[in-house]
Amino acid sequence: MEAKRSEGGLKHVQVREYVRELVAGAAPGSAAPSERELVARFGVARMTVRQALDVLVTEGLLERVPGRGTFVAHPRRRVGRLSSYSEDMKVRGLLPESQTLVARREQAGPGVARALDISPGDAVIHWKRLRRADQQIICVEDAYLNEVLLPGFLQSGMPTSLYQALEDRGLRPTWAEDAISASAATEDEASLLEIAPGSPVLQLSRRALCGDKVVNVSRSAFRPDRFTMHVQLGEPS
Amino acid sequence: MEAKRSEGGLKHVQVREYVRELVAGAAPGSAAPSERELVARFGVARMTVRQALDVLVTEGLLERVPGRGTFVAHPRRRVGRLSSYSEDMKVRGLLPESQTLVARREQAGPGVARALDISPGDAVIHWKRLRRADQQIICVEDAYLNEVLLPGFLQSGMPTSLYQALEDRGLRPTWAEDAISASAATEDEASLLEIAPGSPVLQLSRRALCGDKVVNVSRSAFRPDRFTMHVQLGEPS
DNA sequence: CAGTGGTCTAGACCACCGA
DNA sequence: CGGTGGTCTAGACCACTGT
Repeated sequence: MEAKRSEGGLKHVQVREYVRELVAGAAPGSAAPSERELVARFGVARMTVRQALDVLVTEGLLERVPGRGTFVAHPRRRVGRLSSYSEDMKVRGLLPESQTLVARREQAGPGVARALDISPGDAVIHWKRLRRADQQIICVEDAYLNEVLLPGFLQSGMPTSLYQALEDRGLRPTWAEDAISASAATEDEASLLEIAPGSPVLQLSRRALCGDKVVNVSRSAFRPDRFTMHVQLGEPS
Repeated sequence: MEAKRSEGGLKHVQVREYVRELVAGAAPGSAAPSERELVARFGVARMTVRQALDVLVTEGLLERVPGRGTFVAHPRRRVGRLSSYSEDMKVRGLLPESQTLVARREQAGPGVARALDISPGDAVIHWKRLRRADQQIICVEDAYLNEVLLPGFLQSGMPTSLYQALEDRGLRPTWAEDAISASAATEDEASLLEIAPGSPVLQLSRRALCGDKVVNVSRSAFRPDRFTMHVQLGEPS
């Protein structure tokens, strides 16, 4: 019984991850292993199993039904999860692609510096992309990344999904603050989006954080005829 | 040890509620009773105390700090609370007003019926308003309410804040599904918003629910020069 | 050092469910 | 009835924190 905090936990983590995998592809409503079954399988106390399952229940992955068992939870209304453009498009059944227009190291201007919570002049990565879904142009995005958090990012080849790349570095944003408005397309936006200058575009400014670190700020202009943003607010019932 | 499910729990509930009260008015960062202290006070096992505290930690009321103790949690970033236009404007320090353009009983069309989760032809309340903040025109909104849920709503005089009126009836929305886009102002929108036809407007379609009941669906067109929508997504860190 | 939370054990009785 | 989750006990050792 060597308890090591450095490994984040121990037995209950083993049990939890075992169940998590079992449950990953399972149909909602199907039965999860019973607590006593897991006790036997892992040779562990029931309180330990319960501790493992508690986490999954809190996450909304499992449901406990007294007297019957533990089951894969039915999909609940979830408060707006933070998803990336790529994930968003895949969920809609579209193929996300992006074409890099700019990818270079720059010095942060005052606005970007404030948003990234760094000092003006600090190094940032500026990544400008034209993004498509099923070949159709959807938006143009200017993203700025805190260079200090992402050493060698530009050298490692630009990924398709920014959030995936951040996740690989343990910096996947878990929180975003969005400002949403509309405006008339600038000349630049219009030509990139292949719409008439002055026609409406949906503007999204995002500040994405991982924990307390601002990893990414971006400003995107969407073609409103091809993109509607969906947001859920409030407490899941 | 009389375990009664009908009372919702037992000892751990006692402990939990005791701590909850203690913590209610306490300053963030101040110490909560230690686990062993609660064990002594309630003559209960430590696992029971932990079970009680687990709930409060999950709720975000308490924070555990290994080796130091349990503390009243610092106010956390909260996932976008559902606020009404009126509340939103007040938070920004502006005076919300609205001018009713239409307020009448109608039969639900197919789109409204589906959104309200009722049948086409069912009675709905249609309320169209021009909304201002500090006298400045901000948006025009078409709202539809499920008449069955709100008997006599039209007769009771139209309130300033729809959400307040719904709250008075115990139907304050706690969940909303928003679809956000941009479009060119129609003739009607343009003349009401006092902008040029064809200029960009921010479109917000909202489906507001209280529990499982859809109480209100609306479609608003905002002047983008005077309104930016702010949204927080993800898990509070 | 003493105190804290983190983890774990090996049992126990209860209420509830389905067969 | 046997199996399930819900609750609870009375201990235990660990890693970490502050003094």
